Amino acid sequence: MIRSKDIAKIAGVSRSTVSRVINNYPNVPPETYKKVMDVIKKYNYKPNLSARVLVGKKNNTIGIFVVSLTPFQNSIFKLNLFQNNYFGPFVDALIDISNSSGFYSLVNIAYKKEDVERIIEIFAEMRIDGGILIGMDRKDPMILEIARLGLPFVVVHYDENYLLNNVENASFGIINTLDYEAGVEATEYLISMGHRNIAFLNGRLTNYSAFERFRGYLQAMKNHNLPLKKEFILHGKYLRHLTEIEIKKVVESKELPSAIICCNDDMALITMNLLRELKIRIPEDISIISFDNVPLSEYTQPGLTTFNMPIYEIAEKSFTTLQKLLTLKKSSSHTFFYELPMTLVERGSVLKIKYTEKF
Amino acid sequence: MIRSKDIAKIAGVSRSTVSRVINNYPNVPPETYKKVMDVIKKYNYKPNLSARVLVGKKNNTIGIFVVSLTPFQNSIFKLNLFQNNYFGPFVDALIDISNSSGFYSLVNIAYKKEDVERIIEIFAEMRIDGGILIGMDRKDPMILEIARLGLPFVVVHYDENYLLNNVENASFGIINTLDYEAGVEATEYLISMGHRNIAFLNGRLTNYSAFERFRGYLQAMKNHNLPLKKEFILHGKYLRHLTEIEIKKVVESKELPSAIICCNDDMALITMNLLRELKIRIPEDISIISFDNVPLSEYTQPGLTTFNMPIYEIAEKSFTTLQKLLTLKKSSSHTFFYELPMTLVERGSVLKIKYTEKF
DNA sequence: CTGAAAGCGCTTACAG
DNA sequence: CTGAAAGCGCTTACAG
Repeated sequence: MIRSKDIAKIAGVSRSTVSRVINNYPNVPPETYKKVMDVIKKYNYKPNLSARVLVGKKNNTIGIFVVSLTPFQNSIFKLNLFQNNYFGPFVDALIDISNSSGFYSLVNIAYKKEDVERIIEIFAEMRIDGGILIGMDRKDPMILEIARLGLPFVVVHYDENYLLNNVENASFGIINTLDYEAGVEATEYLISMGHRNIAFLNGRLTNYSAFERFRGYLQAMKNHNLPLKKEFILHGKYLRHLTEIEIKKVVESKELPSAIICCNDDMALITMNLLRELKIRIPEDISIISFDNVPLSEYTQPGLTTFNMPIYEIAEKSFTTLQKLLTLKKSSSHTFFYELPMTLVERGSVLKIKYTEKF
Repeated sequence: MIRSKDIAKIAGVSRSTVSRVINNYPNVPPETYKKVMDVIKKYNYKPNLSARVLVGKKNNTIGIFVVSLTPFQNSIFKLNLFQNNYFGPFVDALIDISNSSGFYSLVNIAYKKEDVERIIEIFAEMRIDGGILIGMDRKDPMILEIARLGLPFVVVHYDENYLLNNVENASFGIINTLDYEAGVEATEYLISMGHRNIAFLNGRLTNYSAFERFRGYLQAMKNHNLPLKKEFILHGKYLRHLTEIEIKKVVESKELPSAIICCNDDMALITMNLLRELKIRIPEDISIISFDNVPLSEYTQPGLTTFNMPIYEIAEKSFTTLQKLLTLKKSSSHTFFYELPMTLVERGSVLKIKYTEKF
């Protein structure tokens, strides 16, 4: 393989000059530039990346990291990312966006605790200029370790205060969606449709969205002076079997809620299937509202009313934020924080009912 | 950031010894190993990747390259990979597989001719140890350029003879599916169902699968002494508008085929929609058979009878082949060639009919 | 405008 | 078993 030394010899200049041409430095007269460039073209010479990075040049590579430690079990699929409604499209979008901006993308998925160590290694080994992380707990301490490594990063769905308070001298961005607001809005939407007995099926509360959505529900119930019934707070934890257990429990109890807020579409879909089996009609007997707007939610009977998760926009914002971080000088630290709205997609799973109680 | 020099000093050994520990060389006594390793652990030292690669160590990174030059236009989607039924899952599967085998994955998508140059650069810059390529024409000369660079690679859906004849001193693998055989089988299946007037809607014939499937059709028609009617050879080129034009043309002509073989599901889906609009019933008036088995094909009315494209298996075979290439000594060149079967998925789009002509 | 020299952080014969 | 030295392929002050 041809090296800069060879190019220099053939072009009759020094390696320094070859380097100046490669890096497009201004202090090269046109004739010299052309002379060298012709040789480079002719021999199809590409500077060795490792050598360049070693002397401090940019890698032009961003890391895309997905942490998917508690997969939603689904025996049909061999893989998580492969058929995941959220991580899959997110990664694909990010690859598309970064490639079209001239960046290379190193993608890594962590399915087990040990895999997380590899993500940290990628930062430490300087394989990348910076990284985008998605899927960890809202206060996952892994981020703190990464922050210590000094490379800029963007984290999606993470507790901003925790990060701001625990990290200093780091450049990073946080991209969240307005899950709390969506939680409030979901609850108030049901109330406006006449519902008062509203159950909430929780996801894993260590997860940012799950935590915020539930917080929104609690606040909205409080604001409207609606009592919080312990039996109506369900714990599905994003798991199929727990979802089924919890739903069965509430169905068999003396009082049926008129509506259930499911913390995500996956659990909502399972809930709908189970209710159908139990001969409980949706939305006549129970209304369902949920979050994420996965593709399937459009095709259920009835269609699932849900809040849209703007996956593509999150990917876009993550990338532009990282790019901004990359261009800012390394000497000082910068933080950016964005929140993206989630909008209601009304389909058929919520029924307008008459008040059955006085207030 | 801490370097091997620092570790050496703290541990009271030379850099050579630190290097021996890092690389797990046998000639290090346990006490020395422990002494050094303790320091490494304590300071969380990670050797700089670029420096290691520069002296000839492996990158531990494979490239995953998708060439998607003629996207199937679909204005709903902002992206290609993002919602592509074939490349998206393929890339996701490959990331999953390579990550779980301890490899990093650099993913790059080429949408334009210029992007292809970047893929070649990635090889030339030695960002990767080897690469897997998918989506180019069956004789895309780009592969020849890559082969010249000397890194091992695996190419999916490519003309094996062209590659074998034009490349020497290179290590590579070719993974194909048995598209020719599927083309034959599709035709013979229709024949066994009583069809004689069989049209074929072509994709882009520069594409491996498109070429092979059509070749299979031609051969099967010949084997069964069925006449090839020019009006029944349609040219959709994987494009929506051409597909619609061609289908309209055949529908408006004097003679209707009793069955159409569509070169892929995307075109089959468009065909089915169009025929429905034209009040032509499937399968009563026209039977449809196709290739790929995209997720949607299960949900159409009637379900689409199609040959399954084993995406996950292709990804798996591609990776294991590349891995094999990587472990073989670089001095000699090796080639591997695999063909994966496509199996018929019978759904409702093909009708069994009575012979309407004598033979 | 240009070249010689030093240096980036590793590994690897080589010598002992 | 271990260290000193050379070298991987670049870039970057420095000097002219």
